Amino acid sequence: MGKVLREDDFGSDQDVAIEKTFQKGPWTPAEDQLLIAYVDKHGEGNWNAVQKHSGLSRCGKSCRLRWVNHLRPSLKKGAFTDKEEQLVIELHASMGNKWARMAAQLPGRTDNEIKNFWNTRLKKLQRLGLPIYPDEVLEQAMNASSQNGQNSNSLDGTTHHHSQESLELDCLEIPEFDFKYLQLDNCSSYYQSLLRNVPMGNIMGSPYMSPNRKRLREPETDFLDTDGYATNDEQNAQLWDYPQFHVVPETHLLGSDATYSFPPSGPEAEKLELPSFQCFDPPGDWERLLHSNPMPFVEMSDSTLVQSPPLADCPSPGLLESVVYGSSGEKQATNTDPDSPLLQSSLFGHIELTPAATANNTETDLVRFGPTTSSERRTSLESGDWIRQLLGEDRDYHTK
DNA sequence: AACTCTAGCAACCGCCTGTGT
DNA sequence: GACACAGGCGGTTGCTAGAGT
Repeated sequence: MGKVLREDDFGSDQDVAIEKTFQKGPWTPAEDQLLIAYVDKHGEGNWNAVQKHSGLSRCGKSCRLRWVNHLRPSLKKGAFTDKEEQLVIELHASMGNKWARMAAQLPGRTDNEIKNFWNTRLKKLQRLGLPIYPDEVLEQAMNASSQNGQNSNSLDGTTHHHSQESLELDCLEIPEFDFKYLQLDNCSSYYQSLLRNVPMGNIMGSPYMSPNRKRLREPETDFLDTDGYATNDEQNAQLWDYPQFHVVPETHLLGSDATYSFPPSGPEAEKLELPSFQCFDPPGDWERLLHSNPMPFVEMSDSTLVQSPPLADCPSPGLLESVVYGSSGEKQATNTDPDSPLLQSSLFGHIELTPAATANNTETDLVRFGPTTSSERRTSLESGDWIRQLLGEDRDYHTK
């Protein structure tokens, strides 16, 4: 049973001075029944009234969360299917950590479920030294970039040019790359099955392989050699003919608590959240930055643009380096100039950058990503069966 | 068998937005 | 416009089961 706390312990902005106590912690079957009975009778909503009329000693927020995440009849339980996994990857690539929006496209799945799934997956990938997004997703994003650079077709069929305003709105909409044509079966599924089925010891390379153990604990600091480059993991990935991906790595925001390191090291090791891609946001200076120093982006053989943080002064080079150095050999993305704008830009804030954002982010069409208001965020997607348009109406999310 | 560690999951927290007054 | 309130969202934390030592 959870502890009891006062209503004003629930983080409400309001100064609720009610001495009423609420239950906290895991829900009991009896509580679930009370909540189900209440919702059956009164419907969803007005969650604070639940506590008042149902006899539950739970705050409204807790009731809502319990209903939405666990008690709704339409909920789908069990592991994510391959299609669901693919869709989550695609959606995350296009919208970042917008779990609720993703949940809207995954019938029966909750935002919390998707969030947990993604974070778990993220940790796995980070540990394995594998990039977060399949190559195809990024490639599609780049292709979309070349198309969107000329005009921008919104989902309602209208075409508009990139005024600043429209750009800001565009960034809220789903980019027009067509996941329907992604060959994810050859990539993501492989990738996913790898994550699911391959014993950790095998993936981690011979130093950690053991025929007698299903799983070996992997030293999280052994991903990089002394130069900070990927070692066994990446090499083994190549030996195993894993599909190679290119990603924008974590940024190293010096002096920022938004730093992500890969592999995790030091105090940041406990902070593994990696909400899509991150990049620096030198205020108002993106264009100048890119024209003056194109080094942050590295042209790969398949024309995929990847961003490289400066290696100098980076305590732990990112995943990109693991991939770039491991897969392209001599194509080394080095920018060791401590005066590099990118490095200096680390003093500024950052923006979230998904492949979709990258796709829209040409040298001439640089936008600040992220909606300015929540209404923009929400309305930009509410209308849409866009994902069904993109993915095809015949997708069956309920089959396993 | 006891202990340690980790993944997965459920729940909470704080902030934000929309709505009604 | 200011305020109160309800609800939603994303980040974070804590618990538990299972695997490894």
